[in-house]
Amino acid sequence: MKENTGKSKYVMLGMLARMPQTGYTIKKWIENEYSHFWQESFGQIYPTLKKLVAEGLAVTSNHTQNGNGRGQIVYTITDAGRKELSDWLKEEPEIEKIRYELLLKVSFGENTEPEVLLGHLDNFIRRNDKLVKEMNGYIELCGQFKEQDIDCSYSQLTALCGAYIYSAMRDWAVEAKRIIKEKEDDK
Amino acid sequence: MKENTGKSKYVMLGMLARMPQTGYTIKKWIENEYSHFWQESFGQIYPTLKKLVAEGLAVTSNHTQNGNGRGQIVYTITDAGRKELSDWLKEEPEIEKIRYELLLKVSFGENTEPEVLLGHLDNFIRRNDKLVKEMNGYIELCGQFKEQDIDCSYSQLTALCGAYIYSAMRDWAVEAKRIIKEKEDDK
DNA sequence: ATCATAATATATCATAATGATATGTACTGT
DNA sequence: ACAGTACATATCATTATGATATATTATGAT
Repeated sequence: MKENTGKSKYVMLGMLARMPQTGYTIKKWIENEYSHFWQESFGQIYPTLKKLVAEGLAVTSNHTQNGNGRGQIVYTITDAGRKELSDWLKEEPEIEKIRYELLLKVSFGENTEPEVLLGHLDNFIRRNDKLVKEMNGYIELCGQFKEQDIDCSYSQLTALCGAYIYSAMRDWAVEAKRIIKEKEDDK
Repeated sequence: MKENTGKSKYVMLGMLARMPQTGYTIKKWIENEYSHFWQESFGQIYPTLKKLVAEGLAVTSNHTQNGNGRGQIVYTITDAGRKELSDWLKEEPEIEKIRYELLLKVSFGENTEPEVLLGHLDNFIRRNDKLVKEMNGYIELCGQFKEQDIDCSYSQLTALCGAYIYSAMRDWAVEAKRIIKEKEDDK
């Protein structure tokens, strides 16, 4: 089997479905609001955007030199693009594959001192704690918008998922520290 | 900056630190016990193993044709390899980057019917439920080994992390379903 | 006023990682 | 006898990342 552009194509379509924008703003948007479950690099974004145009899924309205930077290319989704996006949304999502370097290091723990792992876990707890707070802040913000009849329910749902994951990771790390310390005391 | 072979190198070293083995058994091991936080493909494993030998971090003891398949190459870690692994374990783990296709689809939810999302969430709940059970089974197994003085504490810790994550994901999905339905009823 | 640097914006490339496919032997069940 | 699976290595096209190059404008510091 072939015919698989990867998911980047659909991410671009999803972004353009919200509003016409440039590759740069798509990148910023993903960095700011998607980073806990998705990321895209410029090396994917720009070629994918060009492919979208070649396939008739988006069109460009070239706003050369409107003040910002060195001239921007604004992409707008077409009806065919919306159809393509909608079709993809119906497909069963692939099973996610994750790479947690911390877990890898924990699993190789016998090859280092427990203090090394405890240090990594401390940093991990701090980071996840901060992320939980960020997510909760974002969820609250969405709630406020909702009162003003601005709907961001789906963004709120993904933020809620972030809050769940980061909490779980923090709780696990706290428990992991306890178990490692207990094991040390036994010796 | 350059000089970054990626993490595969250290995964191979960590695997070989346990026992001398072939690329194939490394792959199987990662699939069976690491899949919830790491994965490697043959396209990475075999070339990386060769690099390890070139760098003096592993040696091969060529057991050509000992009965299994078409002849195997057994890799054994060297002292230099153990040093390299130990040094890497001390380094601060990189921030993980994750791609949850389901979350992406939820965040683009406005472009499809709520039923589509609810269906995806149902499958997601089922899958995560199964995984939680798998993890708990594995944790229990480790506990039994411990009574026989076989230490698999670190594997147990990573399985515990899996249990935490998968539970969190399941709980989130249940809550997400509730929120989406509630929103539908409001209309 | 000048100067550094941050932000906006596009583009490309080497490296890394995946997924698929090819090749081949040996064991297991029907 | 034959199909299917497990063992085992290898390669390649596609996909993704991270770094770097280029260029303009806005902003803050001296």
